This record gives sequence, structure tokens and C-alpha cells, in this order.
Amino acid sequence: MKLFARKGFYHTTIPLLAKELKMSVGNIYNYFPSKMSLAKSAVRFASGILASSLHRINEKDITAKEKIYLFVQDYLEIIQKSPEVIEFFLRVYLANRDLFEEDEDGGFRLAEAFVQEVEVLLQYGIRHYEFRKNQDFFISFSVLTGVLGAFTFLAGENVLEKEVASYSKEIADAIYRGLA
Amino acid sequence: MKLFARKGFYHTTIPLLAKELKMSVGNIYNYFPSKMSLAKSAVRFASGILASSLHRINEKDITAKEKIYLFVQDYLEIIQKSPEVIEFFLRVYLANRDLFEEDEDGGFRLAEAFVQEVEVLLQYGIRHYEFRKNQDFFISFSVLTGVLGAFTFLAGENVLEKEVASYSKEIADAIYRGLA
Amino acid sequence: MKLFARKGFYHTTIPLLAKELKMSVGNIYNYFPSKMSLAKSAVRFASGILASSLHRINEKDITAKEKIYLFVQDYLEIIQKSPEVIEFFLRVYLANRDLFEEDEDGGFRLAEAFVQEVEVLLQYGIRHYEFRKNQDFFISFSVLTGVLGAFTFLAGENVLEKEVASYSKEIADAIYRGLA
Amino acid sequence: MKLFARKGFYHTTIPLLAKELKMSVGNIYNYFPSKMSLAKSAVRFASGILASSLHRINEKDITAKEKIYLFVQDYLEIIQKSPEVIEFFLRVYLANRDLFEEDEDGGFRLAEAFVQEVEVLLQYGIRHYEFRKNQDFFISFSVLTGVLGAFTFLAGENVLEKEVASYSKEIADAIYRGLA
DNA sequence: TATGAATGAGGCTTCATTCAT
DNA sequence: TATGAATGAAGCCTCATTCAT
Repeated sequence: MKLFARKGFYHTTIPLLAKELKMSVGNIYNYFPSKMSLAKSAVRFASGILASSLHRINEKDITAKEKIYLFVQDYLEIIQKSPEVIEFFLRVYLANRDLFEEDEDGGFRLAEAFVQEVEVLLQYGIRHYEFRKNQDFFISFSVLTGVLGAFTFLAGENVLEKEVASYSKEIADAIYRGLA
Repeated sequence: MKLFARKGFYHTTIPLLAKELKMSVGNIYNYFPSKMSLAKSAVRFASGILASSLHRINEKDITAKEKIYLFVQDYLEIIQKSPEVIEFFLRVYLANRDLFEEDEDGGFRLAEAFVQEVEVLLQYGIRHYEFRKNQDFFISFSVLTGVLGAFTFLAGENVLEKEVASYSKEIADAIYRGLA
Repeated sequence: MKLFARKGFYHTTIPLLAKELKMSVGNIYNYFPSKMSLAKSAVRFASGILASSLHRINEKDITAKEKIYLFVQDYLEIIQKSPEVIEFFLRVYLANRDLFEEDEDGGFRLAEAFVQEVEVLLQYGIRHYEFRKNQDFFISFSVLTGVLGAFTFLAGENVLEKEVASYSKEIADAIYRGLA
Repeated sequence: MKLFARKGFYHTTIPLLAKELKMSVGNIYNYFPSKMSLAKSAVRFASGILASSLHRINEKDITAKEKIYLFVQDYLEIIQKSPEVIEFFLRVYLANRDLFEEDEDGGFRLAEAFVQEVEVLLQYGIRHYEFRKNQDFFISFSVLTGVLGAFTFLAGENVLEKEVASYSKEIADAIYRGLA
């Protein structure tokens, strides 16, 4: 994921990957039938990290607002500790949706688990009268993921002036206002 | 931009481009010295469209809130009429920042005009007591561009249930709350 | 010839030639049916310069030794004043004989005039008991043209310490000893 | 070297080379990073052959005249047995010096070893009062290499009437007289 | 006679994938 | 299960040549 995140899908060659993994080129093919399937595995892994973070939070018995705060915190921690996970996701998966186009309908098969947890969170907030009832799901979804995504992008561009984690409360606030 | 937006930078081959443009491969090179320079021209063009839309709006003597509404409207219109412009921008430029890495400091040289107009808008809103004073610039920036970006992505995925333009007011509302 | 001499046959493109000649690309083709034919014309011209210099000298009623001296003098003058003529000849014609391969037998069709004048000079020297009688023609030919050719090459490499023309007497001496 | 010698640098394509080598195109690039580097390797090899022949001769305790004879003999043998080595050198390296232009000063980096051995030979001859003391180095160099070069050229043109090796004594004689 | 935009074949190089060991 | 040399399709780019004006 580090390589993919840094160099993009096409500039990450199998020989490079092999070197970084201290494996031979051929041996990679003993584990993944193709470069694409390797990338898909990584997408599943990355989206799984986000999904399970949000899943744990969704299970807690706290307000939706607090859930937003916890998730933003988790997310920024990931950005700080393993930026490759998120950057890989943004850069390889989202920016190349067509390559990853799954056989079936227009869903996000590979990121499905995460999308579902977001749905759970949003509905929870609505049910508890914290998020506005009538806001379209896609807009709420865009608020939550868009703000985090754009911020991740800025972090990757190294233009932030403070430490990533320190923006946590303010970001959560802004997202919350966008949903409430 | 249509091809780039649909297939990404690497899958958009020069022969393909040539066919679409009804030009010969060689003749493309009479206008652009390389595939990259062609893409850069397109980035400049796309970012120019957004910048000039926002610029026109920034010049008006209306509230910041109204400016947000107008810009979201413009933006969605672009998404609807020429989705390639925005998708190209997201998919080719933002997702491959390293390829476009400009010689100079970490700025977005190619998209600078747009970024500057966003700054103008945000400061205007703060000066007029419509946007919250203390919110970090990068967060406000993420709110404005992130929500629109994520929504664009959803539109591109064809998962929206209504016509793109019809989301205009609601999106502008959400962004406004994120800034106010 | 300047361009050909400096950049070789392949790196001398027609557009480049057109620019240097202040002509349009198309117009060059009004005078020469192909790049090759243009180069052949230049070869004929260059070899003609050498041939006519030697021809004039051959007509004089002086010793073979003096003829050698005069020719070396002429030759070095050409190298100094229009190095492109000789360098073009060496670099484009001799180094690409196959490209210039003429339809007929293995002769130097394009450089024939010059080769013939050399023959005249050598036979004159033998007839006048100045050059050794039994030395193979090809060896004498190699002495005369080889020494000048190698020297031209060194001149082109800019390794000489004195002005080209100043080597005249010494070179003629060496060639003469090689023939005598 | 055979292909390069026969067709020149530009007409020797990688696919052609691959076929001749019974290798795939791609595999050539496992051994040489570029066509140029492959050619440079060959230049080093070819110049090494000449250099080591002359080096062995230079180490012998014989007269300079005998050294000339031995070297001419060696040289003609190479021309006869592996004409590609010398023709490659003349045709690809010398005729395209600019392509091979090395980073450093105007030296013949790739052919340095050979040039140095020539210097050793010439100085030896001068020290032993066999070669004339005051003849400029560049002229002596031109005599030695020029005569051999021109003769090689003639051999390549297939105009010689006798077997190459049979010219050995006569060529050495002529060179010797040019130096003495 | 002059122009130069347009054409397209062909060359160098990359890299996912295979396979003999 | 591991290795890495070998394969060859495919992409970017160049440039001799054409032709409508």
C-alpha cells in the first residue's frame, strides 16, 4: 500500500513491489494471480480498517455526535500513523474506479462494508433526532466522507500547519454541523 | 477531457485520443510536445472554468451564503453538462498529483486560480460575520471542496436517484452550515 | 552540410534543415525528391571540391612532392574554412556507405572524380620516380587519404594544440615519406 | 557488433538485434538499460581488443619497427577474422562521436586504453631513435591510425585484390616510413 | 514556386506475466 | 514454496513525406 499510495497504480511495478517485499517476482504470483487482484486485496484491507473502526463505534451506546468525534479521531490517527492506508484508498481505488469495476451493479463491492457502517451511523443520528431528518442520504454521505477526504488530500500535500490529529475536534464539529 | 475522465491518464492512449479528435497521432504532437503537457493544458482549462465561475460570483455584492448557493448551482450545472471537466480534474489531476508535480513549492500551480478564489470567498464570509471566525482555513476549504468532490464522485458512480441539479439547494445548505 | 556534419544523417531532420535554410519543409521537396537525394547532392558537391582542387594541382607542371604539399595545403584550408565539407564527407558518406550504396558495382560512384584524381597523382609520382614503384595502389591510397582523414578527425575533436594550417608541411612530409 | 558494423547505429534496431541474439526484445533490457549503453559496451570491448593487442606488443623487448609490424599483423588478422570489431568501431563510434559524447573532457574515454598504448609505442620509438624526434604527436598518431583506418575501409568495400593479411608487410613499411 | 499542417509507419522502451529450475 | 530470466504486447514519440492552398 505504501508503494501504491506513493506512486499510483501504474507506477507501482511488480518488480518494485517484489523488491520492497523482499520476495521474488515469481513468488508474488503464488499468492495473487495478478497485479489487479493484489490491489483489490489491499483495497479490501484498507476499507476493512475503516469499516471495523466505524463498526466498533457504531456498537457503542453514545450520541451520534460523539460517534462522529470518535470516528474523526480514529481516522486522523490512521492518517498520521499509516497514511498509506487512506492515501492508497483515495488514490488507487477511488481514482481508478473503472479498473476495479466489479462485475455486478454499481455498488462499491470492495468498500461495501464501510459504506454500510456509514449508513448505520447516519440512520442512528436521524433516529435520535441529532441529524436532520430530511437531508438526502447522498448529501450526508458526501459531507462525512468528502470533508475527511479533502482533508486527507491536504495532509498528503503537506500544506497543513499543525499536526494532523490536532484538527480532530474542529473537523468533527464541521461535519456534525453539516449533518445536523 | 472526456477520455481522460473516463479512462484515467494511463488508459487514455495517444492513438485513442487521436481517433477521438479525428487527428493523426503525429499531428497531436504539433500542438503538444508530450502527453503530459496536453494533460496539463487540460488541467489549466478545467481549473480555469471553476476559477472563473467563482470569480464572477465573488465580484457580486451579495451575501456569502448566496455566493455559496450560486457556486454550488454553477458547479452542479457543470457536472451535468460537462461532467468530464470536473471528473477529469478529480481523476487525473488530484489523483496523480505526483505526475503533475510542478517545479516550484508545494502549491497547486495549475489550479492556483481556483484555490485563490476559494480563499477570497471564505474571507469574505468571515468579514461579513457569516462564516465562523475561528475555523481553520484548511477545514473550511475541505468542507467546500470535499462535499462537492464527494458528491461529484457519487454522481459519476450513477448512484444518485434524482437529477444532479436538484440537489443544489440542499448541498449548499450543508456546506453553509459547515462553514457558519 | 553544416547540419549533417554536426548532427549526422539521422539527427538532421528535414524540418531542421528547412529552418536553417529559411525555407519551408515542403519547398525542399520541390528541389530534392527525398532526404537521401539531398544528401547525395551534398556528397557530390563535397567530393567535387576535393576533386577539383586536386585536378588543378594535377595539371601543374611540378614535382609529385610539390603536388602533395599543395594538396595538403588546400585540404587543411578547407578544413579550417569550411570544416563541414570534409566532416560531412567523412561522417555522412563514409560512415554510411550502405545507405549511399549505388546500384552498380562496388565503386565510389559519388566520389569517383576524387578517387580518379588521386590515381592520376599517384601514377604521376611513380612515373617520375618519386613514389616507390612497387607499392600497392590501395596502400598508397590509404596513406594519402588515411593520414588526412585521421587528422581531420582529430581537428574535429578539438584536441589539436596549434592552428590546423600550421601542420601542413609536416603532414605533407609524412605522407610523402609514406609514398616514397 | 556484426549488425552495428553492417547497418550502422540507426539501422540496427533492437528487434533485429533480439532476433540475431535469439533473445526477446525485453530481455535485452535485462542486460543493457538502453540501446546506447549496449553500443557503448561494444565500443569498450572493441577498443579493448586493440588496446590489449598493442599492450602485449608494447611489453616485448624488440625494436619499434618490429612492434609496428606485429601490430599491423594483429590488426589485419582481426580485420580478416572479425571484421565487425573494427568496422563497428569505425562506423559506430568514430562516425558518431557526438552520440557517445562522454560527460567529461574531450577525451576518448571509451577508447582511452587504446590511445594510451599508441602513445607508449610512439614514445618508445622516439626514445630509441627509430621514429623522428620532432614529428608532432598528432601527426604520428594520424599516420598510424589513419593508414590502418583507410585500409580497413577499403577492405570493407571489397575492392582489394589480394587477401587482407598479405598486405601486412607493405602497410607496416609505409607506416614506419611515415613515422621514421 | 512556396507553405506548413497532417499523416502514419516504425523505433525504443516498459512491464505484467510465465515457467524452468 | 521460491527464484528471476525470458517473453512480447503495447505505449510514447519522431520524422520523412504529402498535399491542399
